Amino acid sequence: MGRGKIEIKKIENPTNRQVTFSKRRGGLLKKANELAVLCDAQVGVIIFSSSGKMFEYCSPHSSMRQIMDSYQRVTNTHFEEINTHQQIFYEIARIKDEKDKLQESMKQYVGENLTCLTLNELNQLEEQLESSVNKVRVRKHQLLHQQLDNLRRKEHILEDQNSYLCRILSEHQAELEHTQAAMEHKVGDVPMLEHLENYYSGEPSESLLQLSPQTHAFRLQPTQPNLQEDSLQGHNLQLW
Amino acid sequence: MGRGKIEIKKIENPTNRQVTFSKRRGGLLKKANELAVLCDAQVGVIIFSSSGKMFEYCSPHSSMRQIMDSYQRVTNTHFEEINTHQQIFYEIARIKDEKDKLQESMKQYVGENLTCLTLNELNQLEEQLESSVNKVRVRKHQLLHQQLDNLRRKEHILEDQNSYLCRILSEHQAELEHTQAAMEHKVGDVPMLEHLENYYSGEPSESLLQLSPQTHAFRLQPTQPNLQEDSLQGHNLQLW
DNA sequence: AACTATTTATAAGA
DNA sequence: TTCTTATAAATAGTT
Repeated sequence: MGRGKIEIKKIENPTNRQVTFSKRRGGLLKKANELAVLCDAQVGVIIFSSSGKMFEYCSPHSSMRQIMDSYQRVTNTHFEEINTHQQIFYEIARIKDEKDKLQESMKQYVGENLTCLTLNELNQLEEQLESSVNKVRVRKHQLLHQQLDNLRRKEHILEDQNSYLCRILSEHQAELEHTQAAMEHKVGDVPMLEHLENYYSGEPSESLLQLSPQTHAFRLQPTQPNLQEDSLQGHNLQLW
Repeated sequence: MGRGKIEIKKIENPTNRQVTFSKRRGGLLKKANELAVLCDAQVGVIIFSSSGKMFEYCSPHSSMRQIMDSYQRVTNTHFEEINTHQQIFYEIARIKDEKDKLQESMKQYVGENLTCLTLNELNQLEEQLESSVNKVRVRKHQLLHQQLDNLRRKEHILEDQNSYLCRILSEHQAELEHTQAAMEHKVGDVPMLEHLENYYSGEPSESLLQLSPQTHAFRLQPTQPNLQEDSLQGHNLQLW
């Protein structure tokens, strides 16, 4: 149909190809419509040009969506998806059920919903709760003992430091008195406090550095990370 | 194109329509293929006849699935599905998370995983567990008292019945002695046990029926369905 | 985009 | 359904 017959194979001339695409596309869509109308059929046509532009036809009283769904139903392509959906919903139901059971027994662990339990079950529950309380108490005692130990160590360190400072102090005092006696009123009195301040601001001695309370406070219990009560602020202990 | 021109509207003659459908369907698919080959386009055609039979064409090197997916991508029809999927997965994650949290606190309620709790949290937990134990004990006592009450009532009923039987028995005995005295050795002795057996196998009196222990056992506590310890056998109390 | 010679599709009939 | 054939419709190449 044209000035000459053409072979059905890709038109190499791009301009020519584009023109032919335009003409034949219109023809195809027109014929699709004629088929749909004349024969009361559902027809869906989707065309992507080589440049990616999309064209479509869909018979009256249908939608492309509907036609595609019908297609998938016929070709079973859809079944996989339906199966996947069913699996997902089953999975949701399963987890929800597990959660509900947990919530149920959780309620019993806080002493609610006990009327549906038998005497045996109540005894079991009581036993379990007592064992839990005991474990909690053991842990509490552990923690308290650790804190006690820490305080004792700190106390010890502070005492050491204290006695060290007292020794230094008395040495200075002695030195001062000695100097005062030797100088015999030549210089004004030097208060002992200044000596102490100089001692702190100057280069500290090796022994004092090791004993300083700041240094030790963070090294006492490297294996016990949870001595501070609010160390888990972000953990949000949700009980039910 | 044909022996005469036709109007594009539904062909009313079914045979005619079927023939035209067959011819034009072939034509449409042929033209779809020509377009795809000549112009290097992706073409998908789906046809459902009015009787529901399906026909399709898909350009070479493509698949109908792929063309439909491209179509959905272009028309955004797919986005809804993707959204729904995302919502579902989010929902699963949410429930799973909730379940995990429940499991976590459940562990703490049975005395595990306590090391991550602070002293304050341990105290709270201890308090909660003690309150739970108390509630369980209250419920236990309730149950025990109910069972005690039941037993007392049964005891009472049995005592009543017992005394009734004794009275009947002594009446029979008296009657027997009276008869024996009147008959003066005319008949052989009749053991009193036979009288009792007759009493049970015969039509029972109205008053005895009401007092029978079997009748009452199921009526004593209509508002307490769980007096039997194994009444919840199928309930499967899952604790964690 | 319009024209037109020619091919192709197909309506009606067999 | 398929074949035939007259004719309508589509379109390749041209302007």
